[in-house]
Amino acid sequence: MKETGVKDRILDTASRLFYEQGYHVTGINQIIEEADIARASLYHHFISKTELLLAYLDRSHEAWFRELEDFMRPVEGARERVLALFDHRIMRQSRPNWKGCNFNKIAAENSGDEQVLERVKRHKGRFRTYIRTLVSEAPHKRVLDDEQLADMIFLLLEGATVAGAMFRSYEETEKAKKIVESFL
Amino acid sequence: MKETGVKDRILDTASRLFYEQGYHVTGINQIIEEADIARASLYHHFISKTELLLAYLDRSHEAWFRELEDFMRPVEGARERVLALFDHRIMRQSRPNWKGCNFNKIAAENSGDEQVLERVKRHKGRFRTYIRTLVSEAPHKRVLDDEQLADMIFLLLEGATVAGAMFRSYEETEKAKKIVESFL
DNA sequence: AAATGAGTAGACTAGTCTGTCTACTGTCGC
DNA sequence: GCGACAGTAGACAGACTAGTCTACTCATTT
Repeated sequence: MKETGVKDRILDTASRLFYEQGYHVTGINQIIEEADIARASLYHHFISKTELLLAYLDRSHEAWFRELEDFMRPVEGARERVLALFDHRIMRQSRPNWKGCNFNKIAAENSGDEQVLERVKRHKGRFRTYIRTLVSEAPHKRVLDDEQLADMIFLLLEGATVAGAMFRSYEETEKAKKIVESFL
Repeated sequence: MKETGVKDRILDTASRLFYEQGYHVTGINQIIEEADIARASLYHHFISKTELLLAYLDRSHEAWFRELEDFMRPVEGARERVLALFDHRIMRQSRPNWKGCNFNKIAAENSGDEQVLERVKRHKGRFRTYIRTLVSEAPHKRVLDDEQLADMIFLLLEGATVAGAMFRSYEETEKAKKIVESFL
């Protein structure tokens, strides 16, 4: 009797290793050993390592937005909701095993695979849209228009995530939050 | 009679491949073949592949700031000099083979090597300092203080570079420039 | 003339990589 | 009972990995 299904165990292990170590340095051998499954079982569920990567990205995408929406649900007030975007990131970055954005990491390692790039773009695009709707509901000092403010928030968050991963801290995100606060 | 020295040819080729394809997917065999040198020559000049990576980072660091300073030299006026930071990036991103920031790409692929991380941090730290001095000379609407404005510019540039690499465009950097223009 | 060092070609070690395949076991539905 | 299916272990193929080493050439310096 297994606690979790084989397919889940493969995807869990691969996800962890792809994120912690990187895609290319993670070999099939390591995945099957740490997931404690047979080699043929992996290739039964996923036709190739690339397919496993795509499954990882798809699942991360869903999980990421589910977590964001869970975080945002109790937050009230348009201004507070915009600022909560930063708190959400700070919460993620506070986790001891946080190592940067899953999608940025894979995108940086990726050389040419359009299917991979497409998923990264979809993820970032959807988040950009999410910011845009929050901004349109929030009142702000109109030194920038809605579109520009949304761009600014998106770019600040993206920058703070990259810098945060490098310096292993979330203070960049806190700085970004204070900057945006000046305009709300 | 060789046009260029062997060591330069190794470093040129490795740099190109590390940047275009990524570090881990680039093998020693490909480097020696494309640089058209003997295997032993590579290990004569660089004791390991890691050492070659560090040499690539060091040379990129120097070249990057040399290029930035060349770009900034003719720019006059404190306000113009701040904005030129964005123009410099746009120029770089306009190049057909631009694929993102060398340092961010290597950092994303890196899993644990402190020497690599240290070089990336040094590069980003020095640029952050460079921005800070430009900002301190420039007059601006004091909705943010100097320190915050420098942070904002740094994070916007970082975000625009990552997003630009993903969407293969420099419009994010142009947007970032317009945003900053509103505060000068 | 001898020595040094930069360069060459390529064999070699010892291991890793992804992916395929065979042969087997246990469980479930019919 | 029997077939289908999810799972196991592990051999295997073929290619690639970083790095070492030998044996050689050529040019410059001492």
